[in-house]
Amino acid sequence: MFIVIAGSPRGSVTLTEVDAAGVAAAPVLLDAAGFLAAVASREPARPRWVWSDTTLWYPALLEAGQRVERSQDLRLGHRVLKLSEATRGTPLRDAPANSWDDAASPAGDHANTLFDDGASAPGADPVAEFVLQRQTLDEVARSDPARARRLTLLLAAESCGALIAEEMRFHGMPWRRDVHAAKLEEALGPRPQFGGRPARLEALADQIRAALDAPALNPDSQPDLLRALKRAGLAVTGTSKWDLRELRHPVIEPLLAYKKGARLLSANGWVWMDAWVQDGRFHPEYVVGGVVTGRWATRGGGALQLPAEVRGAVRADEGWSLVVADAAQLEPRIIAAMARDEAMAAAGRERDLYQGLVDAGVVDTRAHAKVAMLGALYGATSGESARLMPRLTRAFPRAIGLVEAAARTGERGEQVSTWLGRSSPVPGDDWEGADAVSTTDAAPTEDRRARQAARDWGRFTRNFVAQGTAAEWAMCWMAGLRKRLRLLADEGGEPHLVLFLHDEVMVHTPAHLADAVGHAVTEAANDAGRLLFGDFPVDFALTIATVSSYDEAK
DNA sequence: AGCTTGAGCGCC
DNA sequence: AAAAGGCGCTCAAGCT
Repeated sequence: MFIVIAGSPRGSVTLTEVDAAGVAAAPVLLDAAGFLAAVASREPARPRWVWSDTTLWYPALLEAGQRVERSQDLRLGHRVLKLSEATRGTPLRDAPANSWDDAASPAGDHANTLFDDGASAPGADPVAEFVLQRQTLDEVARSDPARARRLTLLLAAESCGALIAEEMRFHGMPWRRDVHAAKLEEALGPRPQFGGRPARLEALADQIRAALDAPALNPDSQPDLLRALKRAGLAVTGTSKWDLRELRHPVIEPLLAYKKGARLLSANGWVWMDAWVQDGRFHPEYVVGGVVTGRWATRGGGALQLPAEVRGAVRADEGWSLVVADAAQLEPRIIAAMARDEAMAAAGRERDLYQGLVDAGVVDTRAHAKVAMLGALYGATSGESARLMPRLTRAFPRAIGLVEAAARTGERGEQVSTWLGRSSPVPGDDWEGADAVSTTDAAPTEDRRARQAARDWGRFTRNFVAQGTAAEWAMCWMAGLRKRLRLLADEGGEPHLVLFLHDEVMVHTPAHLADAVGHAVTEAANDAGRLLFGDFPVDFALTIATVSSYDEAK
């Protein structure tokens, strides 16, 4: 059963029950309090709550202490269906551009203004959009039922991801300000009272100025720094630590130390801590499906880029533990399953797929296995990685064939799709790849540029199918885990997800439940594999650590 | 004054 | 050791 929610979460709300056939009952009009009461009373029947945008509706429920188990996010669904190859010729695809298209655009910034007054925005009626999405899926099912099932799964998984993202933001990740502050003081010196450069950084800046004989140098200014380095006789073209590391000069050591400290200060310094950590919790803003491939992004806080340096500040509460689980070599396992490549799946039967490649005699060392596999996934064109490719192709023709085919498709300027049906964008109007290459009268330089553009786009589509399908697996994994964690709750508390990092999850749990959580994480991974790939015998191996501090994992 | 761009570096 | 796919975020510089 579906209940479509329209209106505004803190104003007036209409609930419209829609049955599986898409027939809507009479809408019920409620005020904000009535809305909360209605959700509370209907939730035990496990309806699927349908709303325009989870980020708009769910926070109000969470603040009222109300979780929901299942939902349908129309904004996320619209974006998938609008761009999917599978929906060509369907009514949703052919509909004139409307506010759902705007809201579904990658920026997503306009979502709030668009939906604040919900149904009153032209063409934004969620009941109509929900029915249209159902019709679209039905139409896909008529020609390809399996394709429609996968798209339906994708919409459900992403909707659940959106619930999880809001729940993680609401609860936050346990974060010890004192540990973080101690780390900052150790690395940078005491917090400057009125902003400005901390003492240890300033001392390093002085060393740099002395070594370069440039008393007024601001090491934060890339052009100034580059000029000063050249004046000191160093042959450099940039100021990255990559370039600098090769050089021998008294300035290099303090300069590298300065860059490291400046990075820590600006990305995760005191200002960051004040902005993002409250009451011992870091509240990240995830953007579900924020990346074209379907991976998540963040908006502020940088939860997906927490540097190793500060992970020690993530500490379980007293009497609680952190269970950190990481899917090992996820993308190779994904392409093995997509291509139904028995040989690669067998190599992944080892806990370490790279070691499995060595044991199978494909390559001689684990390092070679890793670099070869990354080359296959990213489209290496040179170096060790490219040299090892033929061995992989011989050993795993199906899996490698799948990513090669995705690359060729992209080079022609065509779309590729993930396992569940998210399609890659079509190249922009200024893309000159395939067409320009095929014209014989193109100037040589244009021709070269066109070929380069085609190859670049091919590397993107090659990676898209693996990265995007891995993201789908990960959302199914998390959705299953979320459900299992609920069942583990007891009087000691309830374990809950606190971090998601592409192929890694963290659960904050009462310590006595840590083993059960580890079991749940494993079972959820197995479930996700079966949900996507049925009985194809591919293992999704996990590395699981129960720790009190994030920096103890791995 | 406010916006975009590029360099740089952190993550998977 | 480097390279290849996807990002976010910050700063300074360059632009309007």
